[in-house]
Amino acid sequence: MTISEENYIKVIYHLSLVSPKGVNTNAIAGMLDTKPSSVTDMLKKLSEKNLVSYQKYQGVTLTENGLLAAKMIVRKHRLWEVFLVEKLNFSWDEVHEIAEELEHIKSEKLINSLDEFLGFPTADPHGDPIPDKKGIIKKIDKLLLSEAEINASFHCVGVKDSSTDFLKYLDKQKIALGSVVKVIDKEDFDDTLTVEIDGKRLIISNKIANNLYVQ
Amino acid sequence: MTISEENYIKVIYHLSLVSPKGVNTNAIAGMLDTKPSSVTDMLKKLSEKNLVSYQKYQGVTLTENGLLAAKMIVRKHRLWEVFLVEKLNFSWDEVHEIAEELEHIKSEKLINSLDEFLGFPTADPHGDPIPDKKGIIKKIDKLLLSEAEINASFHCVGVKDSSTDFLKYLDKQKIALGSVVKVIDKEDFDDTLTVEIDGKRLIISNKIANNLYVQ
DNA sequence: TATTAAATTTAGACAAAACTAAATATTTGT
DNA sequence: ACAAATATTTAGTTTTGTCTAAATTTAATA
Repeated sequence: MTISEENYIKVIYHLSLVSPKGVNTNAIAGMLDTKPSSVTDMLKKLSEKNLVSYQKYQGVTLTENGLLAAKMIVRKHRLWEVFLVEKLNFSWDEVHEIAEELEHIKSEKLINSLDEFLGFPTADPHGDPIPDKKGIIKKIDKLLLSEAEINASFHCVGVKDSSTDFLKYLDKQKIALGSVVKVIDKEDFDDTLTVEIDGKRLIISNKIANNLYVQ
Repeated sequence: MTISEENYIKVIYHLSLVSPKGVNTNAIAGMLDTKPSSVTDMLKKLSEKNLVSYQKYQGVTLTENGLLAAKMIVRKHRLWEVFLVEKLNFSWDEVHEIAEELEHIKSEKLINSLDEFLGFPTADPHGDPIPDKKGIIKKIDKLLLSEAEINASFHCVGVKDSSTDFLKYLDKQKIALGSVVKVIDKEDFDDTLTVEIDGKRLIISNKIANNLYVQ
């Protein structure tokens, strides 16, 4: 697979999680910052290679082959992110771009050795699960902070939005994976939450609460 | 720079060490497993970008920019090799191919962090020097075992040929970087050497001695 | 030095992956 | 159900890096 093909497969995988019935051409184009017509071309090629099943105008889904390939790319991406944060002291908002390149390095032995070197981590620095060498994903039992009940206590296990802006906000508020969060109060009018994070009172918007996973 | 451009620059760099007056089109084609006409095309492009100075039929040399770029690629290649051997327990004959891919990962912060993580190594697993972040190469004062005098004692510091076959031979004979070598005798007829390596007697051909650096 | 051999470049073509513009399907709203 | 809006595909180009075949330049040799 070329790097370009891998990127398509990966994007189709991520979009499939939201629309399992079939992924739109336009959605793919949006994610890859390319034009729909280019996507159509590539879908034909991926279909030839039995990585996706594609019928024109009907959207696209991954085949078994494509799904496994996608999971391996995600595995690589997330393991490299762990490496960058744990071993090279990168912060969690710096790792995505570099991992976008590293995820295309081919050697299977490399990625399995890296996995072992890192102690077989199950989640990346944003809390997203890491597929194992067979592609099996242990899914974490989590909920959005916005769905949490008042007075319940949790700890942060991941973010839904991993944009730099959001991650930097969390850093500023000293919210990290593992932080203990207790929901003190919820404002009915706009769903603003009053929370206690690692013992400190904080008021956070619904948008924030909607992008933070707790357990 | 594209990956292809980087590969050309790297190859021109390595060939320059042997022919500093100018590198042949055919030699480049040979190293990159491509055709001379393709090389000519690329040389024009690299010349446009001020990475090489090129006059047709006269061979090519790296400009200052090109030289620095080449050293940075070599730096990345060799640091990744150290990582693979030291941290992921690869053997020295397995690392080259993977490093060929890793050397194209772009982030400067990444490579400098990796350098630090590895303890600022000065040589890769084959004994080749690693340029520092400014491109400065501390050259090792070494000689070929074939040039060593009888009865002198050395230790192995590198290999000239780092092909899989040669490295596997060295493994089989338990010769590694750091091994202590004493030249016992040299056969005048064919320059075969009798040596003592880490205390063990061994007879080695001139071809072997010609590819092993000692100090 | 004249001729042959080798190295190099030019010219023209191709595949991959993208693009634009136009055509065609599908979906939506009335 | 039909027109309008949206989504998707087709057709035809472009760029990058490659190729082959032919032409040209440099080097070698007799």
